Amino acid sequence: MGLGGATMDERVPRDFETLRATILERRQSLPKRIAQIAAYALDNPDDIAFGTAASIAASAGVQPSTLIRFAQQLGFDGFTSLQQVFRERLRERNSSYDERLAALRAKAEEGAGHRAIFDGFVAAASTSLSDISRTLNEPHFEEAIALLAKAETIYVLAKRRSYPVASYIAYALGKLKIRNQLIESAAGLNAEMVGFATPNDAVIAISFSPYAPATIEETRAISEQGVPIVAITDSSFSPLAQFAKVWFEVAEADFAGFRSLSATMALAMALTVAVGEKRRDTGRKRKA
Amino acid sequence: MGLGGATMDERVPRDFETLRATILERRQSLPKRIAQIAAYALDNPDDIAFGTAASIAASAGVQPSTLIRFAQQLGFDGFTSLQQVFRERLRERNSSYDERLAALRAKAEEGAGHRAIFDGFVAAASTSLSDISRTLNEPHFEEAIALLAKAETIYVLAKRRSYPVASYIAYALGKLKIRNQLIESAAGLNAEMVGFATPNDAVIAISFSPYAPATIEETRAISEQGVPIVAITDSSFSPLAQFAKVWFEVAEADFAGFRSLSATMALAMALTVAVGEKRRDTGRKRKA
DNA sequence: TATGGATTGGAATTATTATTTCATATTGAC
DNA sequence: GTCAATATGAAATAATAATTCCAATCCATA
Repeated sequence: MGLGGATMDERVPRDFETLRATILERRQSLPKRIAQIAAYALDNPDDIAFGTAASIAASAGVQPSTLIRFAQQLGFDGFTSLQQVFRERLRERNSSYDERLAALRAKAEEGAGHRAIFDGFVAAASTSLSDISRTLNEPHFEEAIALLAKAETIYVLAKRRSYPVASYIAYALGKLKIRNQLIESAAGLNAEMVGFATPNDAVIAISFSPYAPATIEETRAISEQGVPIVAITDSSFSPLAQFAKVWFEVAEADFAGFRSLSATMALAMALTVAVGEKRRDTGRKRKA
Repeated sequence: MGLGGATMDERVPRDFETLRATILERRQSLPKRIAQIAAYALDNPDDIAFGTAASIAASAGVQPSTLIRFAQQLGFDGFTSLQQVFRERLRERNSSYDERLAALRAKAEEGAGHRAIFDGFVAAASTSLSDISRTLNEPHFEEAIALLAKAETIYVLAKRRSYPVASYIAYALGKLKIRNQLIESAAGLNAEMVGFATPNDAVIAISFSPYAPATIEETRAISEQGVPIVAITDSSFSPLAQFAKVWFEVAEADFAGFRSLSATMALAMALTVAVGEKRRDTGRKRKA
């Protein structure tokens, strides 16, 4: 009968690599038109992922029905399920880290030892880093540097989970001899501190969902004084974004309820050092 | 008329970045459900690329018709053409990812400006992470967890560049409802704070070369009171090591004179969460 | 609180797309 | 060269999905 290789015991390839291997293996024994579309599929996997049966068939120079027969020969029950494999491939390209992380999370939850927890945090950090290095908006980055480099005083504003980043920024700015003011919580003098800022200064504000109300409030207040703000936050919908002159969206993976700070840290340090460098350059030029 | 912004002169965004910018720009003025799907779209672009109108609408918690209205507000004539933009993005991303990465590397190596600084920090963080996940001493890790889990109060001790880590530990411990005391500098009350610690408590001390004298001094003092110490430091010759019951050697790469904290952070968070978990387990057993 | 306009939910409709079917062509064995 | 088995093309059909429409609801404004 015409179903070709779709016998019972045969495993249907569910990931792209297996599928690819299967196709290459059988290539010799495939009928002409089927082979034609097999070649096309391996050469243009993206087209298979997104096209319709008709459009793909046309591009490959065969009939839609042939495309379906091809899928069936491989053990799928139709074009649609074959297409899934090609789509999955595109997704995974971007999310292999995410999957690993998900696996680790599951492992940690079922109580698989403490090492799993550690691995989870390492994976969350790695994911966040590779993500930010892919998505960093360079024009924004340059703009932020320029903005901060000409500030008289840089105010650093963050609470709670973002606070460690702020404290490191403040430390680094101090080391680089850049005047700065860390606005922490506690003391209750924040309103006064914020009041001193002028449009000649600048702010780095950091906040992630759920956004600490104090951070938002202070950012709003300071932006109303005309002080330019660079925000580091986690979503385009963050309340910080609307107050900021420049803002960065940093997608930190979290693990066990705690956010990795690696990406934010890397960005914060890069900003800080770049500002230091830009100031040195400018200083040199002025003297010359 | 119901077409919303779909007036003649308006440009339909054809690439993802423009689309994204458009959405962000209008987000204030969008009706609730439309805004809901707008947020979903930016957060889950892959789902938009692959899903059907019905499946996406369900995931985002709206009706399919809302999804279409969303597309129309943006100037598309329907969901299908909106989806094209999301698909295009995936194609491009995948095809050019390797090239882009190679370009970035080249650029970073020839010292091209500020992006290179950023890449440097990311690289330092990644290196540190892969390093620590290779070299973590598991028996020490377990021992440290056991030691901290039975402490009444956990004191967290770090200054200067290590302080951000300490503050995150304190934050996390607080979240996990584990009694802790962060020993910062400034106030000058450290000696008194340290004086309260007993052998039933425990200390996490963090310090890297050049070791802050205050950290060393306080660690010494507290160890003389018989309080067990877990140290995170950078070398076997660290002065912290001699006072500690358990210590970890973390080799953080540095860049431009600033140490990456990623590996230390990951270790610190893993310790914290593992301690929290161990306590929950122990508590449960006691009750049973 | 009443009123008009905008927004939303849900079903009905239309369109698109996958799949099936069947007639025809091709291939290989005898 | 004939026959049977397999492969292919093209159109019909079935399934699925997008879109539209209308009633219900929400919201701002008078």
